[in-house]
Amino acid sequence: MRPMSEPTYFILASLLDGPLHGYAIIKRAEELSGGQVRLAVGTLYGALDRLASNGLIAIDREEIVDGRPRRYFTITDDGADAVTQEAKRMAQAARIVVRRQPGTVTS
Amino acid sequence: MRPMSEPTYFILASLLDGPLHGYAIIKRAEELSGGQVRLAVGTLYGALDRLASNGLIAIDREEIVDGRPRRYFTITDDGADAVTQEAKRMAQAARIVVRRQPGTVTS
DNA sequence: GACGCATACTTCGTCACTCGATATATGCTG
DNA sequence: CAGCATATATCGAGTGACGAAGTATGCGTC
Repeated sequence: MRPMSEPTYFILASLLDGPLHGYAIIKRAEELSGGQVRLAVGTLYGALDRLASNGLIAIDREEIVDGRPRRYFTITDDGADAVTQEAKRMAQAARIVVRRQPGTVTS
Repeated sequence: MRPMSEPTYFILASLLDGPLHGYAIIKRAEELSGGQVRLAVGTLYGALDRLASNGLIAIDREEIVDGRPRRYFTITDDGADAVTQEAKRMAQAARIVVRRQPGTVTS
């Protein structure tokens, strides 16, 4: 499998703590990244369709709030595996450049 | 600045240890990534042009070997800053998913 | 009450980039 | 001499990101 784009990665990462609907994913991604990642709506809904047909996420449930649909998505096992693998790939790639003090405690 | 693609990242990373010509970058990227990253030629030469016009790399020198040109590229200060920043971004993003033991010593 | 903003989803067009394929050319090895 | 590694150039197709505009509701405010 080839590298995952940043939007895709953050969508999956956002869903690791439980199902969310589209707009909430945008907020969660922004929160997780410390305000760095702002998912564009066009990117989000397109990516959501793609990820659902790839089986990395699935529709959890659909609610009607104020007469408008709100669709919740869950990450699948495949999706969770994919983000985890991608996280490892990124950490590995980062290490190639930042190769001193691998144990620098930042958090 | 928005996220860098994997090919771009590895091209810049390959040049951190000194100037290389196109084909050598492909080899170096494959080596650095432990055989994971195989830069396609179409990707490479296109990216090289783009990076040069963005000022992230520059032409170091041109040699003629066996009657054929061999163009060496160097990373610029801007390029080195960009990869370093990108490495940090990736490490940070990876941490969101793999959030235990931030100081795991792997190397 | 009209206006703007946050919420929430859809769709469209454009642009950037990846990548496989094709072309060109040389030297080495089987 | 065929095939592969080396080395670069270019093109066309496909994918995906993203801004914009459209639709719709509820809330606060002037």
